[in-house]
Amino acid sequence: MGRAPCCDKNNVKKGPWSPEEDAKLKEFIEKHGTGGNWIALPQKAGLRRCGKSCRLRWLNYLRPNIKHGEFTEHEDRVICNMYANIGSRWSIIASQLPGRTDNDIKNYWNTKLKKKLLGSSAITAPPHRAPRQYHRPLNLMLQHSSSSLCQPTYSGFFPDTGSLHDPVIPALALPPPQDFMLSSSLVIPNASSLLHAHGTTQQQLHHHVVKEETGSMIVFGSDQQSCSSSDGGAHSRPQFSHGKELSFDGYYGYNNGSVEHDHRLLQVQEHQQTQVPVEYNYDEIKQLLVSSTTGNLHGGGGQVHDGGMEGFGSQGKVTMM
DNA sequence: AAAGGAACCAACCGCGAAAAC
DNA sequence: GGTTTTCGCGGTTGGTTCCTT
Repeated sequence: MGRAPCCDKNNVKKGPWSPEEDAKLKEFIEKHGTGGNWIALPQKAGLRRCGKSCRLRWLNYLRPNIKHGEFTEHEDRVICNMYANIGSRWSIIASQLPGRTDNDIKNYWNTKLKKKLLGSSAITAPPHRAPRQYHRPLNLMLQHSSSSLCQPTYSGFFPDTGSLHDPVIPALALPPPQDFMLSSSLVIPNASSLLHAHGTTQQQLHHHVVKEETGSMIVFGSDQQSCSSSDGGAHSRPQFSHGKELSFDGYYGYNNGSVEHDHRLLQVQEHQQTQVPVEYNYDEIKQLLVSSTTGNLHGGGGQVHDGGMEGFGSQGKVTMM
């Protein structure tokens, strides 16, 4: 049984939008908002268009502060770096470039940037196309710069046993602790992600990255009383030592209710507090992309490439102050 | 000047996830 | 708890413009 169509396909207009339609849609949304229902919107606005089409038109062209025209060198770099990090997650990449839309960036990548980067050598796939829930590469560094020892606790704690049933937490219920200011040069794709790290003073430190607001925001749930757990268990509270950074390069993923994590890749290091952004130079990105055409892909759906992005010398960073 | 191909980009489509019922 | 509806995403298509011969 197929899925019901979102609109009467015989009764909706397709193809390019006319200025009149644009004006109608813009005026309606500016006056009434979307009402949280794109499907009903075209009828209310007096448009013979599919709701999806209206949504796309609004998001890509009509909403305020859309930037058109040439991409800057800086934008090129951001796109390239993020593509190298997360693959073709255009909406996430777009969230890092104010005014740009995912469609815009996708088109730009496919028609120009890819060629600019690779010259004549075409590529066929991103370096590690990140399926929505499997084995996204994480290269994170956690930095703690509080002057005192603090004991952050986290909502959502998963035991090592892999008995996780649902690692996805839809929204963050608790604000980040005052001690912690989180900034990030790394995007954790999708609304929630699971993060594992080892503490410097505790052997096992587990975090939940539970909320992504703008694509770059990573927020840890925290309360000062207990560690709540998706499996209902209580867990010890991790500690950070002043001035130390925890970093790891690793892969995680979840599949059919069980956590998959390649512990071979998990490395805990102590670092000086220097910012190390996720950044590749063009040559490195190019090398990465070219290698993706020669059978050196990080496979989606379970394959973990030993070493991950190793060799590119970069790490993401979550700063906690 | 015309034809054909390449490049560009707006829009569509189908799918998965989340929300609503 | 199961089903339906809606949203949002990424891949793809098709029309238009630009470039080359």
